[in-house]
Amino acid sequence: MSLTGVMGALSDPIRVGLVRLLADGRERGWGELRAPVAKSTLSHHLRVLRDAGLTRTRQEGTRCYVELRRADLHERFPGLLQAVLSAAEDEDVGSQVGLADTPPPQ
Amino acid sequence: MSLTGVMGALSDPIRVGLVRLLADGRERGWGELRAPVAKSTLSHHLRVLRDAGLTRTRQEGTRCYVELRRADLHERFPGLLQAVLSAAEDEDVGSQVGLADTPPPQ
DNA sequence: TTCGATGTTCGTGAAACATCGAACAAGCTA
DNA sequence: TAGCTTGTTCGATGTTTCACGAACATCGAA
Repeated sequence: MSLTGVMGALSDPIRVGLVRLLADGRERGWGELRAPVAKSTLSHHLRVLRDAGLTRTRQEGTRCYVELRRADLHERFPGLLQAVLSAAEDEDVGSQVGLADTPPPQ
Repeated sequence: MSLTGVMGALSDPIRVGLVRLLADGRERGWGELRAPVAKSTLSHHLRVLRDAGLTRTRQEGTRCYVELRRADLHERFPGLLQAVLSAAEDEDVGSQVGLADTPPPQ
């Protein structure tokens, strides 16, 4: 989890949107995520986030679950997440990313 | 000065080094800056920082002076600069960038 | 005006990135 | 076993980024 890696990961609106979505700390199923890109592209973005250390991915059977590593993030870069989240909200960055109508499939 | 722009600008070690150097708020002449790249490349990085809104450049005769836009940065992204600076120090990011032996030519 | 110093811009090339569709692998389920 | 769902991986493609040297522009000094 390096500084430049994290910065690079956050330099794309889709990834910022994913971070915003996960910012509440809840784990999300892959199927819930909605972004205006092909699924292979979404897979790519999630991999970038994971490689940068921003998220953690858990596989369960054929499904994947993503979670923001808030604690680690806060320990390594105190204040960063908050700064990013408020700026993203102000500028409306990443709002193209959302959740499926069907809430958590339980 | 957009979130993703700033993040992208900070995703390169040389640029982080420049920001660290300018973090004390003092204006620096280009001639003082030392980085392990060609001058055209340094010019490029300084342009990226300027375009992202992180710095301000002033031209005086044949010389250029750079300055970090700390106030604007703090207003737009409170806490971000601090987070970046401490992380950069911890990881020793951008330490390749330094000042010339000759201090401010004046 | 000629020279030297200082940056910018240009042309180029290598690498990285974003994106897509198609092919693939792995589990469930019928 | 066959089929469906889910997500990853694999080219392919076009764009952006980083880097360099060379050429250019500008200014002050000789």
